[in-house]
Amino acid sequence: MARELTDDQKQKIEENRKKALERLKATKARTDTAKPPEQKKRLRGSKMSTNYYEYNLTTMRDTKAGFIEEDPQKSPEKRRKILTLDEIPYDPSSTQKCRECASLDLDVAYLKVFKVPVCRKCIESVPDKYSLLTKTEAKDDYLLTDGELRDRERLPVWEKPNPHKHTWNNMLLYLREHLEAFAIEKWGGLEELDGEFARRETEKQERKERKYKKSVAELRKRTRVEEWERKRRERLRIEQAHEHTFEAIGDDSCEQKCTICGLTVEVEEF
Amino acid sequence: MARELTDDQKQKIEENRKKALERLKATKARTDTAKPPEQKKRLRGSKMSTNYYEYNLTTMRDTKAGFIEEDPQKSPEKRRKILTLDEIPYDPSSTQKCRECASLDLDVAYLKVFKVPVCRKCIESVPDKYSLLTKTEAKDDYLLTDGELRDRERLPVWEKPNPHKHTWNNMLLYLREHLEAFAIEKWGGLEELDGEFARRETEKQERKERKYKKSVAELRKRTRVEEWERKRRERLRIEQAHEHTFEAIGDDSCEQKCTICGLTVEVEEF
DNA sequence: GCTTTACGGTGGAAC
DNA sequence: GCTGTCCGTCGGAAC
Ligand SMILES: [Zn+2]
Ligand SMILES: [Zn+2]
Repeated sequence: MARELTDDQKQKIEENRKKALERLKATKARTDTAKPPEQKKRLRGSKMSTNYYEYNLTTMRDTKAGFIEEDPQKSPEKRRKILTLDEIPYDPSSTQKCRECASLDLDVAYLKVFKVPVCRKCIESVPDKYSLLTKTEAKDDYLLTDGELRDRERLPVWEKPNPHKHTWNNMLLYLREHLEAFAIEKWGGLEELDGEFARRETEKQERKERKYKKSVAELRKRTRVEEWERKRRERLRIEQAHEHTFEAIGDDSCEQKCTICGLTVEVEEF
Repeated sequence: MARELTDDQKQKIEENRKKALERLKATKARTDTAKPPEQKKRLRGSKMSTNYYEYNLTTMRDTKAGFIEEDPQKSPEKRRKILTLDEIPYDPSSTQKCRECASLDLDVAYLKVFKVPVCRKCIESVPDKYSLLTKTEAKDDYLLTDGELRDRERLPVWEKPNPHKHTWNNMLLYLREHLEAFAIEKWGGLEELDGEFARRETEKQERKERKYKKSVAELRKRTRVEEWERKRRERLRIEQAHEHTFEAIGDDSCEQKCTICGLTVEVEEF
């Protein structure tokens, strides 16, 4: 037993070590060169489309879209204030260019919320980097936790009204590029992430199987008990709750047998 | 698959139904008569002693012992204020008697915190009702959740400095009588509670076994792979990285065999 | 036999 | 392909 726990521990420690190393490496790589991230297709479930964005365009007016940033005043508890998209300052006369095609017609939301200068056309043509994922998708696809998804520094969030009902909790949108970078640091690479994903899938499957087997066994057991009870009751009914109706066995015999319970008695003839 | 989930659902619903019924019954029973709760021994792990109390007596002076009660001012969020034991008001000239032995010398802490008039002697002689359990013990023994343990109305708490280190989080003490009543309502009875306890124990055991088996299998697999790798390397070494050292097979033979890799060649003698 | 928190998994509600 | 919260389990930290 102690050995299992130790194995677990070792694994955790190794993971963390790997994590730290990868973090350094990844950070360096990204800041040194602007080389694109791995282009390997990640279509586990989340779409590569920009549906969420489209949705926003139609409801831009009454949306409470915004993101969270540090409050200027340095109070002991780090106060955060939600700014609407319009309240986020930016310089419209900037000569910044799209990082993909060098266009000057940048997408304002991406620039303001995600700090990524990119044009609408490139957002749609490079979903591997610029598609948006909801928080739930982010958790499912990249196996990030709530705590990690709360890191607004590295994972800026575009809050939008819930598409199901606007009174519900805001929908939280993340940029795929950010999630992928984070996940690579966390898991040590996309391959390791896929491994963990597979591990959990098989575990889920095994859990299901066990549950199913158990329920079948339970049902069978119950059925058997009920059958046994039924038989017992029937036996009792026959043996106790009737008047014997004797009939002679054969013609010459002095024996009689009850037609219900089979009780056989000798008849003394006087 | 859908069947399993439904079974689970049914079970939950049944539990809740039972819960509601039991709640009514239990509440009535307790308010109508002062009959003692089930005296069945519950010594799963927590002691029946009053150790925690003893501890308190020696450190009463600098303890921040207290309990939480509603703030008089009705603000929208229910403000709560922690009162120290001395700050809790009570009437020392009260003629209230010990509910067990009718003594007038009541335990002040029990009266103030738990609202139970009982004397020190009876606290020690009836641990089934008056022994104290830490929060962790309460969870372990009565299978209550954090949320339930937060119900200060039904489960008053006596906070005391942590016995391990006074700078750590306060120790939270509950009265066994309260916990037991709550657990009976929650689970539908002490028997059902024991059933659930047993269920979890076996589950834990099964989990452990599975984990162990898995780790053994993993180890075995790894060992096998390593062994295979070792052999392969050895084979390669032998077949590639050596000069053949031929020796004649038998005396008259014109065949020769390498002493390292076993390669056999015919030797043409001129 | 000290407590809080974090995590993974899950249904149900509706911020 | 919506989000919070809760539950059970667990190991580590130190309120
Ligand atoms: Zn572009
Ligand atoms: Zn008494």
